[in-house]
This record gives sequence, structure tokens and C-alpha cells, in this order.
Amino acid sequence: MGYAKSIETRQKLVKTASKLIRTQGYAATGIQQILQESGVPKGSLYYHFPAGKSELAAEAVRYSNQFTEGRLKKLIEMAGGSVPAFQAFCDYYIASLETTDFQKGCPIATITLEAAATVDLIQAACEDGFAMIERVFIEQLVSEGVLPKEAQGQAMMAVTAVEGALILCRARRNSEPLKVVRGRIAQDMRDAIARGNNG
Amino acid sequence: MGYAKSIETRQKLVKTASKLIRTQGYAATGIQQILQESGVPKGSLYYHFPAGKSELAAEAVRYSNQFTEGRLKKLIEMAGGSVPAFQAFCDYYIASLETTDFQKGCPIATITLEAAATVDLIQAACEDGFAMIERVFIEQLVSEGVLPKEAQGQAMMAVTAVEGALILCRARRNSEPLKVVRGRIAQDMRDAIARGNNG
DNA sequence: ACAAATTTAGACCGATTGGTATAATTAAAC
DNA sequence: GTTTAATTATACCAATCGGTCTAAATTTGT
Repeated sequence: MGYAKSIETRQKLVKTASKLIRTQGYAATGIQQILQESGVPKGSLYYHFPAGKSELAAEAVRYSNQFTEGRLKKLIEMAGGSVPAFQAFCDYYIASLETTDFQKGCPIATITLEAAATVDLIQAACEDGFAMIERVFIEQLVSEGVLPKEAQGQAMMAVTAVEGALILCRARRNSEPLKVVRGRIAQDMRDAIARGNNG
Repeated sequence: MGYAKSIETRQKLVKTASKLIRTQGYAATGIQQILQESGVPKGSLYYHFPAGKSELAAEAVRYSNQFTEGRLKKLIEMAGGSVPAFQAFCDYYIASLETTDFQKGCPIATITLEAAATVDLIQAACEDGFAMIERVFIEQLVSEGVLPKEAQGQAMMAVTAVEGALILCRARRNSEPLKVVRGRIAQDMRDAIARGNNG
């Protein structure tokens, strides 16, 4: 049944795939590269993921989503509000870009654009990932007095702006777009919170 | 020297590559597919683009940028203002997504994420593309009374929000994110224009 | 300890990848 | 009209692609 080493092997595959897909994309990341970098033999991959690359990639996206969710929730807890949490969220990506020569952007944006149209399993995982970030911000904004409908719009703007900024940053190889978004969306959030607690 | 058919062949390659890269991405689009779909033989490709796939792709991005620039400027001229032009810009993408089962998003976002890190020629072309859209909006906003610095921020927000929304739309397979962005950014622009002509 | 199930190891596969080389063809220059 | 350069057309290449298969190794259940 369960088998200690098996879980480790599986995890190693998922982590490696996630890392490579984040920087290179789905199509450019070969099975062989994943195996070589993880040290796992081919047989194990197709045992754990019978459907092959696409199944592993979908799992990699889900893994990445869990990771992001944990980090984001911790950020909110530590920062104590949606505004500083959003800023910290941006700061994380800014650091992530600047320390990797603008290679590590959004963990799932690339694969979304590459494979969401053709592989349903991947599309669903990507959709969930974005929805999760939105949901976390919505809940926090509502808890700070913003009306649910307004919180929804605000959270969606936050996600779209960050995702777009991550593209621009990689295109320009500098982090200014993310810094602009950081400032502007934070101000929008402040306004929304103020409105929610006055009107 | 110049050679009528040669230019045609070259153009056919660029157009086909542009179309395929837009929906499938760079890595997933094979040389063979481009040749098959365009009806151009392999020898011609490597004559016109000695550096091969990457050179053709960079040219495809530039071609797409020109196309976008033309459309955007026409939109501004017809709509007669940055706000309705921005809305029309969003509407174009909404229609583009909805009529292609959410496959046709931003023409250059995917290749930016895939290849901007590794192929300098492609990176430069992508950077120029985004900068062009920003520039067009900045100029129009300034002409409507917005201070240059504010116009810059506004234009960058517009581009990031649209780009991010295009990702979310493809992930969700619906166009709501783009509709939300359309409404919110338009309002921001109205405010900025009003501020610019009062304060 | 033994048997059964799970997991690994890696050889092997056809198909496709991007790219090269060269010969035939075509147009331009004189 | 002949020479010269530009362009096209394919045959060909090694390397890699994702995936299959089977035997060995390993762990679990009894």
C-alpha cells in the first residue's frame, strides 16, 4: 500500500516539475529534464502519473497553488490587513524576479497560457489557483468592512494587475510595473476599506 | 534584388507564425507546422530567417505589434477619447476570446513568458510591444489634460490589468475578468482626466 | 519467512524536433 | 540572351520528444 519512499519520489517529481514549468513553461520542459533534475527514473514517473506529462503538470500546478495559499495566508496573518498583505505579496514577487534575472514570475501563468486551452486537467488546476488568491483577498477585505460585491471587484483587480505586471516585468526585465501596481492597488484597497466603514 | 514572390513568402511565414504562436505559444509551435500551414518549403524559411525559429518568432512578434498599434490608434481616433478607446480595446479582446473558445488572448503574452528570458531578440520585441500600447495611451491621456506622470501610471495600470485579465479569462474560460477591468480602469481614467482638468 | 503487491530501473520505440546541405529553379542585371 | 545572384525545393541529419514494456528490486501483509 503506502510506501514511504514512493511518496518521496512522487513529491520530488512534482516539486521539480513545478520549478521547471515556472521558469521555462510547459512545452519547453521535457520529461527527460524533469527526470534528470529530480534523479527519478522514467518508470517511476509513469507509475505515479500514468497519463504522463500532462498529469504531472496538473499536479505541479496544484502543488504550487497550495504553496502560494500557505504563503499568502501567512502574509495576511503577519501583516494584519489586506493592504500590507498585498504589498508584501508584491514584494515577494519583486524579490523573486530580481534574484533570478527575471525568470521566476507567476508559477502558473505560463502554463495557463500554454495548456489551459488543450488540457482540461491543467486548466482546472490553473483556474483554481487564481480563484484561491481572489478568495483569500475577498475574505480579508470583507472582514475589514468592505461589501462583498465591492471586495470581489477589488480582489479581481488585484490579481489581474499583479499577473499583468509580472508579464511586463519579465518583458522589460525590471520590476517597475509591479512597483506601480503595488502602490496603486494598495491605495484602491485603502479607499474601498474606508468607503466600506463610512458609507 | 527585391523579388516580388520572396516578400510574399516571407510575409506568409510571419503571419502564420504569429497566428500559431498566439494560440499555442512558442515552444509548442513547430517549424514543421508553420511550414505546413503556410505552404512554404523549409529552404525558404532558413533563407529568410537564417537564425531559424527564434528569428522568425521575433519577427512575428514585431508584426503583431504593428498590427496592434494600427488597431489601437484607429480605435482612439474613432472613439475620440482614451476612455471609450480603452473600452473598445477591451471589447476587441472579449470578442476575440469568446469567438475562439478562449484561445486567442494577447498575441505576445505567451511568448513573453516562454522566451523573453532566453532569447534576447524576442524579449526586445515583446518589450517594445507592451511599451507601444502604454505610449499610445499616455499620449492620448496627456492630450486630454492628464499630467504626464499620472498618465504614465494610468497607462501602465491599464496594460497590466488587461494583460492579467486576459490570463484569468483563459484560465476560467469566461470573459468576466476582462469586463470587470474594462469598467474599473475606465472609471480610473475618467477620474484622472477630471483631476487633470480641475486641480 | 514467505507470498503478494507495490515501486523502481532502464532499455527500447516510433515520431517529431530544429537545423543543414545541396541542387534545381527563378528572377535580375548587363 | 547570357551571366549572376536570389530563392526555392527536398533530402537528410543527429538529437530529443513523450511514451511503453518488462524484469528486478523493494516493501507490505500474513
